[in-house]
Amino acid sequence: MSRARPKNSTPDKPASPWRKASERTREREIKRDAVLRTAAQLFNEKGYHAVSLDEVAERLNVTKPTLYYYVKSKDEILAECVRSGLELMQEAIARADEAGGTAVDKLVAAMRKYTEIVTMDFGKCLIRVGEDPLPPESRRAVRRLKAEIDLEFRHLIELGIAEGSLRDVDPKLAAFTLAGALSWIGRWYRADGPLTPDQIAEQCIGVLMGGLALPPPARPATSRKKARA
Amino acid sequence: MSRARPKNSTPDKPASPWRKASERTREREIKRDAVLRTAAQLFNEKGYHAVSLDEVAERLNVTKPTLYYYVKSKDEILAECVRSGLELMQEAIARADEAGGTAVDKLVAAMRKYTEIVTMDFGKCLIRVGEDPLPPESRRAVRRLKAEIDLEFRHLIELGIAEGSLRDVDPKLAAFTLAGALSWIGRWYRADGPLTPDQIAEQCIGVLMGGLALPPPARPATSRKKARA
DNA sequence: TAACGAGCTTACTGACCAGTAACAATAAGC
DNA sequence: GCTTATTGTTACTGGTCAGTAAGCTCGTTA
Repeated sequence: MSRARPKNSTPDKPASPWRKASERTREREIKRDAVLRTAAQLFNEKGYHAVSLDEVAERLNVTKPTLYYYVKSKDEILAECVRSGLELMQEAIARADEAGGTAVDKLVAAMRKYTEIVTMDFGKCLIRVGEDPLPPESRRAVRRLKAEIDLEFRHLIELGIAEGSLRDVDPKLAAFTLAGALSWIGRWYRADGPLTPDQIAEQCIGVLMGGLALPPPARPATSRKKARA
Repeated sequence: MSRARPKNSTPDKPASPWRKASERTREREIKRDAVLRTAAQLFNEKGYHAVSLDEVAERLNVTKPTLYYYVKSKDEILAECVRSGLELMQEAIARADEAGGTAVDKLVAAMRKYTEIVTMDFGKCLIRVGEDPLPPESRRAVRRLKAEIDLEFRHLIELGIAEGSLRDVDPKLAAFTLAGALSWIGRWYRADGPLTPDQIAEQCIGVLMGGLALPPPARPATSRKKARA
């Protein structure tokens, strides 16, 4: 849109108007991002419908119409927040996948990333607010992306079972259980709490991978640093 | 209030006015319950703030002011729904506790009940809507009751560890993980889905108790060393 | 200097909605 | 039959809030 490159700019000037223009659009992006992030924080605190755009604007020290200079509607704000959360999630899981190692390695890495993201603004928004208030079209898109993430987990679990490093559980329900336990963190986690996301992830992953029960004839479960198969 | 017992009713009449009165208050309770349950269903579908009392009324084939004959306010409706959910939960857990058996038995029984309840109207409402939209006073009460339930789980886990039937995990985080995985069911469960709550519970409990990972490469002859210090 | 546009403001509109007032219909009780 | 309580109705109020209109204030460009 504002991509017009002034062809008649004087070439000897070091600080060309083009540079300025790029700086301006950069500024704009930063501000737009601040709008989205602030909104996400408020949505997480009080829920989407309970937050008025006046509140969002107030927290940014501007007035409501200013927000409309950066976004199209309240719906769009939520859709963008959720999309950002999903994007973070997908990229993180893809990276965990690329990192290599056994299926279990990948699964654990993905779980760690998942935990980290659900404690962040957009990730939390994805979990807490959900897709319910979105207009049908965005909602469908979000659901599709969520399903993809679920499938990724499911796939890793299937792989682990095939590898012989995971128990023979139902991959679908196992993926739900896993995603549930980790998503739930986003509901109670507070940045000012006693535990860091890393510490929480470690404990939760320990429970999910090792289980609560002691294997029948008491053998040390060696839940800590255990050698991979 | 309407407790006035007519002392002068004719004793020979089988259907006394007293009976009538009790039937009426019974009818009233049924209707009030229908208001709460219908509201809970709608809250679960669309979220508290997105539901208007006109919608609730419409689904009950009455008009909005009629609802006010049975409840005081929209806030009260939510508070009662959540309270009902919590009550179900507390009673279920108490019963699982009384049933006896080992700590693991009790824990598994409580988890089964928990799963069942989060798939029901009020339980789902407790999970999905949460306490956020409640006025401060009710919110505090709800939080307290939730904390009690959490403590009950934590206590059972501690007991299991002491008994030697559970691994030596952090009871607090383990209880959160457990409650998270099970609560999450209330977010995706649909009554028209392929799985019954029982089946879901079975799978989830299997994962949570047994873990995903296979206990270190199952060797036939294994030393019976005691667990780590 | 004039013209322009980016970024923001104040002041408003229109819709929705929780909650109320006032009244109608039916049945219960004297 | 007359009164009263129960259960509902239609019609309205007041407040909140998403979104818009119109204009103000600069820095940039000509």
